[in-house]
Amino acid sequence: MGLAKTEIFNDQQNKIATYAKVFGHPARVSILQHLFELNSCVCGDLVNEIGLAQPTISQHLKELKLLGLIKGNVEGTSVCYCIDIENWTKMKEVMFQFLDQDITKNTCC
Amino acid sequence: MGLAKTEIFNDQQNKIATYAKVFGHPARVSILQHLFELNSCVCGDLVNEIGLAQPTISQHLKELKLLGLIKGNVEGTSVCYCIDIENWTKMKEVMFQFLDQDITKNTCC
DNA sequence: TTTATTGATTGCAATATTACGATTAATATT
DNA sequence: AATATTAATCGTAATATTGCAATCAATAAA
Repeated sequence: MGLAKTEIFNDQQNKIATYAKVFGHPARVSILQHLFELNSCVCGDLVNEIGLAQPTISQHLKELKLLGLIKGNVEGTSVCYCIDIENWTKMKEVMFQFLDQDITKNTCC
Repeated sequence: MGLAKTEIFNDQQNKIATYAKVFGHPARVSILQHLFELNSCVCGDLVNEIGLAQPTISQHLKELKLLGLIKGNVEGTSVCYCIDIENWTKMKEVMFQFLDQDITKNTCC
């Protein structure tokens, strides 16, 4: 019914899925790439560069912030968003462990 | 309106998002972990172990297969699913490049 | 203080996703 | 041939997601 039965999965599986889900939209991928490149960390600049409406970008930023992957610094009327290095590193460990499973065992088909 | 404006993003960004999206559900994470462990590669066994209805598991398997991350071998009335090693490796390269961006530049906030 | 500027929030329409009962298709078994 | 087993497909209900116009809140500039 549109919602995942998270209760039947373990914490690790749910965490992987939650991280992956936030990367599952090209706008959020694009935002994160911009933040890594430091081309534009201000919301308004991201709106101009990406080409989605301001409320839409703001919403995507909110989701990234909610997961802790980015943080926002208010500077006057604008807000500067940046990668949260510590949380990004934690996320990377979780995702790497999942993506980098031993593939050599796989001999059945 | 419920659909992503993929046309305003580049191929790499859309590819990352597409891969991530398929990992964005704990059932698919769980299925992949099972296939890596080779605990159960037959659809019916996955149904028993994961605890979702057969049509639901079948649907998730279909999505994984569509992306090429798994392949299915028919064995009598049952179907044995396995990781597609070649495609999994390709996916890993794309995702690693995205997740492993140089974080040291990040000094603005 | 009045008026920009910037970004968050609200509300809504369109579409996508998740889950499963019922059914169907294909192969095995009897 | 008739029946059982297995997995795919169809149809549908419930919920989530995406995108944006309109509005609001907060600060800056005049």
